[in-house]
Amino acid sequence: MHEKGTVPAMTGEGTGTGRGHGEIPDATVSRLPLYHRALIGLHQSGVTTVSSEQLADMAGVNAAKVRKDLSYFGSYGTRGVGYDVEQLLAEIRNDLGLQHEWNCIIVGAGNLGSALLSFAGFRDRGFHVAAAVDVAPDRVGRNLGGITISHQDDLAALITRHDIAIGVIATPPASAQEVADALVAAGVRSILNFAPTVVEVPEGVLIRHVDLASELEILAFHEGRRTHPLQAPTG
Amino acid sequence: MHEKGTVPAMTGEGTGTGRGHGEIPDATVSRLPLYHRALIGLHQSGVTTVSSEQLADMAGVNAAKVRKDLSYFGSYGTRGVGYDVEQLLAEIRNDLGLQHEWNCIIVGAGNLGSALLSFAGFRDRGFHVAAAVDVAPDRVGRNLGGITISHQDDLAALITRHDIAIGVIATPPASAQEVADALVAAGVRSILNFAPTVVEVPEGVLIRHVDLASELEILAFHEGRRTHPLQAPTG
DNA sequence: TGTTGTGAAATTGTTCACAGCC
DNA sequence: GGCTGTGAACAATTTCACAACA
Repeated sequence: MHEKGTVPAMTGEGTGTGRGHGEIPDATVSRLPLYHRALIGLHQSGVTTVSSEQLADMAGVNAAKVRKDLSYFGSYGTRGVGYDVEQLLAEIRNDLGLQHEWNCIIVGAGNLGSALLSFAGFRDRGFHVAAAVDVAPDRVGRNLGGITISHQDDLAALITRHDIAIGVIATPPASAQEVADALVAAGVRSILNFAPTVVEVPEGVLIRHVDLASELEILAFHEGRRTHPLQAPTG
Repeated sequence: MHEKGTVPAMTGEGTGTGRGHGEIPDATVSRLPLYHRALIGLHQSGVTTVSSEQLADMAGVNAAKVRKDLSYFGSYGTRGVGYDVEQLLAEIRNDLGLQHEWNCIIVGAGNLGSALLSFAGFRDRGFHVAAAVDVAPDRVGRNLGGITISHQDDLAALITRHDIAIGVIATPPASAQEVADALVAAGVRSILNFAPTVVEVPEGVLIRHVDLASELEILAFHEGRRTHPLQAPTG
């Protein structure tokens, strides 16, 4: 990282909310998990070196994006060779804050919540589902994926006891806001919401939404445009 | 080689100068489901008129974005008043290609596949899970959410019989590519992939990925960066 | 030779601000 | 007075293209 006299990755402190010192673009952050996933696979296969192009293929992006993204972290590639898989994996794991496991709680043990409880993909990628709660008496006490479902009244106690940092909302939409409020009140500041509704959280709390039906609707939009190219006259 | 861009993309792209006309930006398409969801709620509550600002609040975006997004489809608002909920709902439903239900097939009836089978949110938003398949003998024949699980060998026959347009992959990552190949061979051109791996599809087939662990990793990234409570102000 | 790292250009997306209309 | 619709300004993101260099 010693090219010409210009400052790398921290150029242009623009007006107001400009990209500041050490800020990573959101678009880059959203791709880090793809690189992480690809590198885990390469490492397990015993591959020791990877080029930006190979990594791009495995992540479903293009090589320029890979190089640009990695450059925000200072990157550790070797010109003419590529990246050392083990080193880059360690670097990305570190960038993603995955030096240690994160404990999660799943709120709502219906269909989706139950599936998430047993989902192997979380553990493989550095997350530990430490607890699950529900309000339905017939669900409380059941054991799913090695976790016994507690009553939602115990939410705060469980969060404290298990040092939980991430809350996952898998309730019906009508309860999502109150669940989020309870999570925040108990100290959780990162929430993943699967309920198809907007949830408000205070400043400093990060919430992400996954709406499964929305994904299908986006597919439907494109599907609907195949056979009927245009209905309304344009221009 | 086709990653992002505006909507058509599967037929001739044409003139590369300037911003296209009559093409809907991807960012706009991805927000239509949010407006759709909000309008369904308003309609059910008996609300007849909504302003761009109210709609924006319900969708979790801002008013300028709502107006800009809707303007790509024409002018359906009344200045000084707002939008007619019923009319706008019909318009957006139409834009999303939801004039009729879309039949879907779920491939893989493990934890996630089972949850998707019973997921009420799909039917509420215009999708009908018409079939489900798996390869495990102990899963085939079981009934979940009113659907009897068939063997994966019957994939093509089921797709034809039920006029299925959308395939949902809920298998382990190792099988995702072959499942996608089978779906495409059977005529499916829209795929939603929950397996945490990149899946290649031919030109003209649209695939979207939902990686649950990636969502957690993005939360972890930000969680890991909380050094001091002073956050950069937004806006 | 082959591949990274990165300024600069091109493209895409967001916000502003106000004319036009109810 | 209030709200939409939209061109234009602004911002973010992607892609290009090539020097640097192991």
